[in-house]
Amino acid sequence: MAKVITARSEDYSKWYGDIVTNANMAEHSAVRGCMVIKPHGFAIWEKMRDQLDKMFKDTGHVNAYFPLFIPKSFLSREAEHVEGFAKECAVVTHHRLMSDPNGKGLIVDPEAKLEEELIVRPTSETIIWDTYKNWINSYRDLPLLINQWANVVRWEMRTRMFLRTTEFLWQEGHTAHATREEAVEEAKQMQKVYAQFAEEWMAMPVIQGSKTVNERFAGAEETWTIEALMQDGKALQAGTSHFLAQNFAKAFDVKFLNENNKEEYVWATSWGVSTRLVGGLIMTHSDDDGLVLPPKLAPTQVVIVPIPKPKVEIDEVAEKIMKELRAKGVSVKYDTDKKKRPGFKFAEHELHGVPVRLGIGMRDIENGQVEVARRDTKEKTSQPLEGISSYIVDLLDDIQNNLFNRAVQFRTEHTTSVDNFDDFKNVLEEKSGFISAHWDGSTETELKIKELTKASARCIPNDFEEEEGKCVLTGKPSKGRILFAKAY
RNA sequence: CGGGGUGUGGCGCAGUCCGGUUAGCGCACCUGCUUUGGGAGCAGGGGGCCGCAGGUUCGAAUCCUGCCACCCCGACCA
Repeated sequence: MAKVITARSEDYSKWYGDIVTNANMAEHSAVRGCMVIKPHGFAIWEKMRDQLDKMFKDTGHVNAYFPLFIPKSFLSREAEHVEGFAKECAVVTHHRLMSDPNGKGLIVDPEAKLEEELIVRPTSETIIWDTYKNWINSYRDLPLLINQWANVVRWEMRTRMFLRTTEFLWQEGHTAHATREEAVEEAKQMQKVYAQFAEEWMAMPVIQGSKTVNERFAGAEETWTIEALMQDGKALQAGTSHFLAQNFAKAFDVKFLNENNKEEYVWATSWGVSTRLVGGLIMTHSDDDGLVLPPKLAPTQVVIVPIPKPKVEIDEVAEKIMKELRAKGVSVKYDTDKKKRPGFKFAEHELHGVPVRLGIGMRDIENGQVEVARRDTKEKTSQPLEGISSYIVDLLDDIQNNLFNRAVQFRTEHTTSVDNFDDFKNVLEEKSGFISAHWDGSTETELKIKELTKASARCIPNDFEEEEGKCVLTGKPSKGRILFAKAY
């Protein structure tokens, strides 16, 4: 069999689709815009979810679950929020089907029309704040730190597996606080949690920053974001954390009595990451041979391939290695399939992104060695059997670090400061990536830049430095550089 | 919703223009033998309402009409 993956240089978009399908991550379903997440893809999402869940709990949050359906009227309570989501909602209008009196099949029973339509949640602020109203009476009830793992539906025009699907899996944190300062701190904290997860677990470097007014979440006073750079030079918004001020508290009348027995509106945050992260993971590390996974998120970290096939002597060595590795917390599989030849298995495990592959044949056993192949660099070496498990533990660490450093280097090479609009356009055209440029701060200019170049304002970096300059488009005074890029 | 395209075994396609045996091919799948240190070879085998519904015709994957679905490019978005 030849290559099954389209080369990135040939067609990046096709490459991405090939990775997703051929690495058994997901496939298109019978439902428009919705994917089936297959076991391998789901296993990666599970690893992400477990780690994030732990990090949320370590920062004091608890999980709960709110309904899939939201009464239509709830959505209109917060003006900007409805504006942002109304155009992409799935709506439930009836609750019953009947057989078609004129023929075969089923029709919607017109008698079963709902008095109030239900929206399939595109996000849960409204239903949650309507609930919080009953949960919060006193400052003693605050802060309320709740997270939900859920599916949501946004009826997008165009979809791409993991990056933008009609239904997607995510978590949404919704917290309530007594003061503005505390809520702002919470939102910033969660941005840091996301950044830490992205960098330490996904080995995906991110820029932490805040969104421009135009790019802000519908209903937020401030949106913090983590922005990653994909291999094709496009940015991916990988996670957002919003300071919602008292907007939802006012819309849903959520007040509390403070220590002085005075009524106040509650301050809110919400924050989320989704299965989109899986797409980001793919586009950060993978190559033309298939998926490349950071060891910390790889469902199987080490695979052992018997050469040419299982045999008592090889089995014994493999069992011993597996036992040692498992004792060290490494997930390992022994590929005992007798029908596939070694070469096929090598290619297959590379396609699936297994970080380390061990090859063991009689030749190796005689020499007291195993063949160690790392997925990130595709290097192969022979290592002594003695002490192999410690070697692998170190190697997994090394791979994790190497992937991160490689991605950082790519991002550094693809981040360009420009001082005029021609350079701005040229850089976008020729090498793409992040562009650091002065901007006059107006939404009008931001939109104009987007219209002219398709690059959007990604964020105002948290480490924004004051620097006198001129807006790259209008020449008006600017107080510092922000990041632009074409984005997913 | 605008522009373009495609619907043929699980997947990828040929055949359609110009109607005519039993609808082919590659991959995958099943069986057997030989292989096995980078995607094995040979032999045999299973699997199709040709997107759906009408129509034209002695005869339709092929021509006509209508519908549906999906993909790509735009506007929207995590």
